[in-house]
Amino acid sequence: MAPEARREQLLQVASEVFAAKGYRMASVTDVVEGAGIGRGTFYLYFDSKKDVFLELIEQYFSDFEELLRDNHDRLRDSVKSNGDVLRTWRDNIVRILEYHRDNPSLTYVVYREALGSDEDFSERVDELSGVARMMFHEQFDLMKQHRLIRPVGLDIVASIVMGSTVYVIMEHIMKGGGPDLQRLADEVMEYHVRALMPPGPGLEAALRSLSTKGARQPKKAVAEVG
Amino acid sequence: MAPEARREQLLQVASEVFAAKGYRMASVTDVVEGAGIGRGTFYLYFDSKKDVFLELIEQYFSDFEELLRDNHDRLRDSVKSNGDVLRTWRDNIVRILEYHRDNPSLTYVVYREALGSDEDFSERVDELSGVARMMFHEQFDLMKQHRLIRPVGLDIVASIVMGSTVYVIMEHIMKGGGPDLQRLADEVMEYHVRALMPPGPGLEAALRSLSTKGARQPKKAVAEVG
Amino acid sequence: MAPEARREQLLQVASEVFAAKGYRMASVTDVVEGAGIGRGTFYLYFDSKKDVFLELIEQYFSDFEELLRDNHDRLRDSVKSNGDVLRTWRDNIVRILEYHRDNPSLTYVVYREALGSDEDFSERVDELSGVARMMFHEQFDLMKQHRLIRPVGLDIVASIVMGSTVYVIMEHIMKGGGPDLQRLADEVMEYHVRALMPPGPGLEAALRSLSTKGARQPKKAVAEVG
Amino acid sequence: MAPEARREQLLQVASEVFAAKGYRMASVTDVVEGAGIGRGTFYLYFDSKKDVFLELIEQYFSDFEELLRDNHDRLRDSVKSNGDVLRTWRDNIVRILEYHRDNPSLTYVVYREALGSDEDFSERVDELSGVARMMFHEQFDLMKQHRLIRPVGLDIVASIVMGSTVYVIMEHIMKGGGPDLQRLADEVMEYHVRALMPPGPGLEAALRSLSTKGARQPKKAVAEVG
DNA sequence: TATGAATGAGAATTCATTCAT
DNA sequence: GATGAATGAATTCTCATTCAT
Repeated sequence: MAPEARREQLLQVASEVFAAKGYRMASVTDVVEGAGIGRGTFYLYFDSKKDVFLELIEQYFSDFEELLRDNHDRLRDSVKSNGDVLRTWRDNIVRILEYHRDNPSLTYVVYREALGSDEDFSERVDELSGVARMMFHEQFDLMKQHRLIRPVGLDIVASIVMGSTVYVIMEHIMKGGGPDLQRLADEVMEYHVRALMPPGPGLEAALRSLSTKGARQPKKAVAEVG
Repeated sequence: MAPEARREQLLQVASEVFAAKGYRMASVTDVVEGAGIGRGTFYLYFDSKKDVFLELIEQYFSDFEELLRDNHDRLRDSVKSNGDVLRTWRDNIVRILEYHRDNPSLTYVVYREALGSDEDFSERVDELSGVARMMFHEQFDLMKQHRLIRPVGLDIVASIVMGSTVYVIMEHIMKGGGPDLQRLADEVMEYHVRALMPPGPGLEAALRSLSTKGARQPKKAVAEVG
Repeated sequence: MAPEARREQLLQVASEVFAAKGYRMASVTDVVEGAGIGRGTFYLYFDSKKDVFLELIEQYFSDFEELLRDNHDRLRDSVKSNGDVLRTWRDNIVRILEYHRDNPSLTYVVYREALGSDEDFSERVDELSGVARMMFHEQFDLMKQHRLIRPVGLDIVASIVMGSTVYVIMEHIMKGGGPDLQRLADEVMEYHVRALMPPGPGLEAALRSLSTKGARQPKKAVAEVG
Repeated sequence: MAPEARREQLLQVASEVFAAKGYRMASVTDVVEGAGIGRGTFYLYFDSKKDVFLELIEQYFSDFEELLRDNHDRLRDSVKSNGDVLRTWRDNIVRILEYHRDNPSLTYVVYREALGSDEDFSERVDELSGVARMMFHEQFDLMKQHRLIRPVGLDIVASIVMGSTVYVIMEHIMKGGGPDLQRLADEVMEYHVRALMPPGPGLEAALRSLSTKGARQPKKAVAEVG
């Protein structure tokens, strides 16, 4: 088999094996048996077990980082050109959900395995997590400057958005089988829009536009709180 | 040393060791040296390394579950007696943040180490996470029934609230050293209140009452969105 | 509790524990828990776990050796006084079977546990086994000299008699629940008598006398062998 | 080294080590040092120390069972074809003695170490002992049906034959260095033949034929008993 | 006389990695 | 390029025995 193909095969097999058994429980033997090659062959393509795993994480994060950067650019352009920021925002959310729906093994491996398994992995996850955080930070900062969202503590909002996104992905995309991504995006979107947009006609219009995209309709405001 | 005290000491030392080196890298030797006892003594109190770890997870979740149940009772009472629900809600958030601030090693161990290290750990964490999720679910359901929050998909809201809480705790309590818990609570509170309460005089009053508690004051709503 | 009584109790408990779990699998903890005392107390009465076991073996062998010596004296007297040697012989067999029937735990412990467990134990078993062998040796030698049995290789006969006895005890007394000791003795006796006595009227009379004691009656001799 | 050869070597070394030091005292290190390999290599071929031991027991019994089955077939053919049953019988005894002479370590391990060392070992030995017992049972049953031996209780005879055989092997083959197997077989044979064959010309002929094969000659019957 | 918490030497086992073929 | 037998450092766990109380 051609070296490049062999390498790809091994990465593929490894991601499945790691997703199925966990990084720690999975052995190099599992990988080479899954690939139908000898034990030594593995080491012709990778320096170590850790190496494959890092490469898998890297692959996930480089793709994801590109996606986030793309999202960022779209939003910035939309804001700066006075475009339909809400629609862009929502599209970005959908794109994130889709990426994870389409890469279940990698997603599972990164969120379940990468943190506690090894210092190098956590470091890498933290590092790339920091990149994501910075991008959210910048996005919200831009929107804040343009008064599209109310003044908020960006650090905390970034944490809230990231945490909620990760949990929604793990719970409703990984576990939920084949969820309705649009509806999911609507719910998430509405949550953050209400939380972040200043009240007023702008928010109301935003919510109206969301509800016409197929989201469940909150008929009318109801009670007062003591 | 009295058995009960020794046991407590070992749990304490173990949580620190696991937090510092990770479950896999930490050896029983690390724990017993940290406790200043012989290797065999460890096994008088725990069946295995895995056993201590599971016990730490159980301890975290049993304490946390109690806290959540307590929070739940307070909120329910507040809702049913037409009390100051917002204040109770905020107090509950503060209580959750405080608990994690006061148990840093345990928190770190549960959220960074428990998932990827061992199948049994993940299983237990998932199981106990489910309990926590159910409690949030119930709380929001109650508030929804009393029209204190708008109609929302409880599953998704539970994911959003849990995820954001975990990330806020990990980022702003674990890493942030000694953060201003009140301010943190205010920010988080405002985020969820805006996201969940129906707009109207109730929400406005709520936000006013929050802002008098020391939170940064978002003076007035500003721009319109696209 | 009085020291002497405590010691007896511990020996008793130990023999049961060793018979139930085996010397290796049984722990000192099992013994002290069975006796309802503290761990340290055990060591006030015995130097070590091995020590109790050796003492138990010793007890078995000293009793058994006394029995064998007694058997030996009876047989010698019987032979020298021209008494009913056959009856004495048979009584001796019965006495051996009875002793083992009445000391099941000790028997079990000695034959199942003592050989492979420890060098010191095997040594002791071999030593005392040697004593038994010598006594059988002497007995058969005496009977041979008095022409009560045919000329045989005493070493081999001793092995045959000892081995068959041990296996009969393990299989038909230990496992067989409550066997008919008399019938067992008759069968064994007839086997050895036929094997050892010279053919002729003496043997025939011997067999007749055996068959009147309740043994199954081999009616008549039957076929010829090629 | 080829896997199959390595495996054989390890079984061989293990049987020697276990015979020399005993199962409990022998360590895996002893085995691998004896084989001149690394510690981990052992575990490429066996799951555990216990595993090798069980395999040794299995090997002994599977070889021995085959031998017994072969013996059984020869005897059955001899009986049914009116052949020289006595010669076959004696050959069978010789074969059993030879097998044990040629596998001293294995024999020692099975009979000295297997019973007390581990519950699983005892269980397996008992189970396989039962098979051997059954084969003896069948052989004597066949001879009984053909009136070649007198009517006897087959269970007890099986115990007697097995016990005496084991003790003869342990004492005269294991300990005796290089004994005269033929002479040993003659003695044992004569013992059982006298014990089992009905008196009469058949027995006398049998004994005559035995004595011409080199056995010591008991010239004539002598005294009377009691 | 009694206790039971503490000990620690010693054994089995794992698995990522190497290297001679 | 490919192999897979061999490695051995590192780790967990056991339990008879001790000794301060």
